[in-house]
Parts: sequence; C-alpha cells; structure tokens
Amino acid sequence: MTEPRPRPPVDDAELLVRAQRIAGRSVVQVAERFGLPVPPNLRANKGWLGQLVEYALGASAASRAEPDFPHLGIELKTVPVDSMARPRESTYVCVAPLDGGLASTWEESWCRRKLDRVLFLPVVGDGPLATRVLGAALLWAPSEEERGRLQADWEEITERVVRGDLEGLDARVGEILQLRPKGATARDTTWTLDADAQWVQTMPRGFYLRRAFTAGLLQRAFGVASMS
DNA sequence: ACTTGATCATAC
DNA sequence: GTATGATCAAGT
Repeated sequence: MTEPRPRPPVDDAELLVRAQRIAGRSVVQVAERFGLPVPPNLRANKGWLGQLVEYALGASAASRAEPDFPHLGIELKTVPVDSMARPRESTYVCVAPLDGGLASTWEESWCRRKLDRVLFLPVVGDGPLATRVLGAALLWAPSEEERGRLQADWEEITERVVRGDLEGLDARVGEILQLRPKGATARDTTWTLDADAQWVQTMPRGFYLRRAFTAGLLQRAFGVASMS
C-alpha cells in the first residue's frame, strides 16, 4: 500500500498537519509509505533524507533558487539532531553569488528570502539511517533581533566579496551566518572579481547557519529547562 | 568536542 | 557550471 506523491499543501495548516503525521515515525516507515527504498547510509547520497521529507510534505521536486513552498514562503530544512535536540551539523542556506552580485542588498538577497520562514524538521539519531526518527517540526521566522544579526553578518560577508577580499573571508566571519565552500570538490570553480577588479576563478561557496544558532532555536522550542 | 574546509548525488 | 539536497572528514 503505497501512497502517491502528495500535492503541494494549500496553506500553513495543511503543511503542519503533514509534518505532524510523520513526526515520531522512523525514516523507513515514511519511506515505505511512498514505496521509496532507503539507502544504507548518506555517504554517497547526502541529500536523500531532505528529499524524502520534501516528498512526504509535498514540496516541488525541481531544484530552484526559491523556497520549497513558494506560495507559502516557507523553506524546508531537515536537521540531524541527538536525543537532546542538539544539531549535529550546520544548516546550508543557499549559494553565495561571487560574481559581483546583482543582489546587492539584504532585502533582495536569496539568503533573506530563504530565511524569511523556515520549517525545521529534526531527525533524531546517528545510527542506521532507516532507524532514525523524525521529530516535531518547528515553523520558525527570525525575530527582530535575529533578522538584524543575520543582516549584519550577510552584509559583512557580502562587502568582503564585493571588495574581492576572498582570501581573508573564511568560515570564521559571521556570528550566526557563515560562508563555506560549496561544491563537489575543491577543484570546482566559479568566477569572481578580485581586489584588482580582475576576473579570477575561485571555489564556489554557500551561506550556512552556524550550529550554535540552530541549536538555540531548537532548544527554545523543544528543550527542557536547564539547571544552569 | 567543535569548527572549518572538502565532498557526494542529482536536475537542468 | 549553477542550483538543489546536505554530510564527511581534516584541522585545531
């Protein structure tokens, strides 16, 4: 008994109901519902889990530079967590335009659009993929303060890119948003303007949310009160 | 332990 | 190559 691919949810409520339906279930349970085989691990297929959840919740399949649910303005992110809902990894946001960028302001950046509203779907466990369990979803939107911090980080990083200062721009820049390599290998290249305004090849990079930041979000939503 | 830098699969 | 989905693995 396998179900067909769900259509896109019509509103927030329908999306949330679908998320609740898979919460508490294992990866193999969700996959079997749609007749999808579960790979033994994610090593050779790192995006598989994210794609399974997209499928189950009715996100569009195509790879496009817009949120997973364009009509709702919601981006979907799975996040691997331990039993205390602490993330094991940072969260990829989007690629960073290094070509001098037409998107020169935070307001019109892909980054802001992706982070406007995010449905975080925790996946609990680090054992065999099939046995990991989907957690309760968190529909998050940045607070006033968080938006300010995201914008400040984005602007600092973008300023350096525009100045052609990629050498001094590593993953240490940014309090909650950071820039890291994003390609198949370190030999992958894209074009950028260096400090002398010359076109040079460099590694493609992407924006990521630091682990400590997403940890804070999940802790506030799901965490138990701390003694300290 | 944690972060930074490197890597894997796939669609177009 | 550029974008999507991310995790792996070396470095500190």
